[in-house]
Amino acid sequence: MTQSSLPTRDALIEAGLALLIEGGPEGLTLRRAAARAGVSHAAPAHHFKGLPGLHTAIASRAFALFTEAMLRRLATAGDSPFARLLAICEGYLDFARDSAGLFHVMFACPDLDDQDPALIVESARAYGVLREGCLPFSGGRPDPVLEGLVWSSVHGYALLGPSISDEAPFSAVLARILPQGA
Amino acid sequence: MTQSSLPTRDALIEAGLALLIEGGPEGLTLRRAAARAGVSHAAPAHHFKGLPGLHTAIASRAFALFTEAMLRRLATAGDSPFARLLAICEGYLDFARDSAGLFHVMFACPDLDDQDPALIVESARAYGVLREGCLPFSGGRPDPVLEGLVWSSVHGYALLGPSISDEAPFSAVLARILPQGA
DNA sequence: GGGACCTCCTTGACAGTGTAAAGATAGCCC
DNA sequence: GGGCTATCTTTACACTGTCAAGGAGGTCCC
Repeated sequence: MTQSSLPTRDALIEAGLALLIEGGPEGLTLRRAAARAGVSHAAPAHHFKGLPGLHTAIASRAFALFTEAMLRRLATAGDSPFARLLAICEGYLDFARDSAGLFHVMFACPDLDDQDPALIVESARAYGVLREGCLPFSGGRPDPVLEGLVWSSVHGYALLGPSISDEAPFSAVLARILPQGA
Repeated sequence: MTQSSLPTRDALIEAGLALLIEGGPEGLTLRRAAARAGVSHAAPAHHFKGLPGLHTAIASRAFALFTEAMLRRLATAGDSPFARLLAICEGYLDFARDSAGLFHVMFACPDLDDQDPALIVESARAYGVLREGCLPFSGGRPDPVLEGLVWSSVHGYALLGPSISDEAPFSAVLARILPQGA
C-alpha cells in the first residue's frame, strides 16, 4: 500500500518511520522506504543525501514523537516536582521501549548528520522538556550538572533497564537523586 | 596482511576487532574480516552463526578489553571509595570514547545473542567491577538501586557526554550521587 | 587396509543493499 | 517558444550476508 498523497519527501519519512516501528532497527532500508512511498528506489537520493540523510530526517521526526511521549505522560502527572519529573522520565522510557527502532536511529545510528538544523531543533526541544522538569530542583535556575545527571541516568536506564528493572525500578533510581517530598 | 597463525576462529575475531577499531561501527564486515584473517569469505559461517554470531563473539572479547580499561584506571586511583569508583567510571568513559566501534557492537548492536555463555560471563565480569566499586557506599552489602543508578549514569553519560561534558564533567555528576569525602 | 565419518574450508551462486550516471517528464520564467 | 530547474525513472555497479555443493585432510572403527 502506498502512502496517501503526501509530498514525496514526507512520504519517504513516514514510510521510514513505519518500517522502523514494524521491523525494528533492521527494518529500514532505502529501497523499502521508497517502495512503500510508491516511488522508485532511487527517488530518495533527490531528497536526502543518501541513507545518512534519510536517517537524519527520520531522527528529526522521531525526536518530535519522543517529545510528545514525554509530554503525554506529563499531562496526567501529579503536581509535585518529583511526580512531574518522574512522569517525563517514564515517557522517555515508554518511548525507548515501544519505539525501539526509532530510538535506535535517534541515539545509536552512527551516520546521523548532527549539524542538521531540523535535527538540532527537535532534539533541543526534547532536551528542553527534561530541563524544565529539573528546574524546580535547583530553585528555578538551570543546573547543568543536575540536568546531565538526570538525562544520563534515564538514558542509560533506557538501555540497561530490561536487565535491572526488577531490582531497581526507575522511580527508586530517581528517588536516589532527588528529594521525593518536594 | 594476514593474521599471524592463530586458529581461524580467533583470527576472525581479532580481525573483526581491528576493523572496528580502525573503521568504527561501519568498518566491520563478514567478508572484510575473512579477508583480513586470510580465509575465504564463507569461512566465518563455520565458526559463527552468521554475522550475528561474529558480532556476539567480538562483543565478548570487547567486554574483556572493557573490563581491562576500567581496571587499568583503578590501579592508579586514590584510596577513597569515591576516587576508586570515579576511576572505574573514567575507565568506562575512556573505552567508550577511544573504542567507539567496539562500544557500539557491545551495546548498540541489535543482533547480539544475549544467551551466549561467553558473552554473559564477560559482561557480568565487567558489571562486577562496577558493583565492587559501589560496595563501600552501601556498607559492603550490594545495593541494586545504587548500582543501577551509577551504571545508568555512566552509561548514559558515555553516549551523551560529548554534548554536555563542558558544563557537567562526570566527576561532578558522580559527586551529586555519592558522598565525596568517604 | 579400507571405508565411513567428521571438521574445516573453498568455490560459486543468489537476492538484497546503497550509490551514481544518464535520461525522461513536467512546470515555470522570460 | 527556448532555456532551465526540480522531480523522478531506468540502468548499472560494487558490495553485502547467506546458502548449497563439494573437496582436502584427519580420525575412528572394523
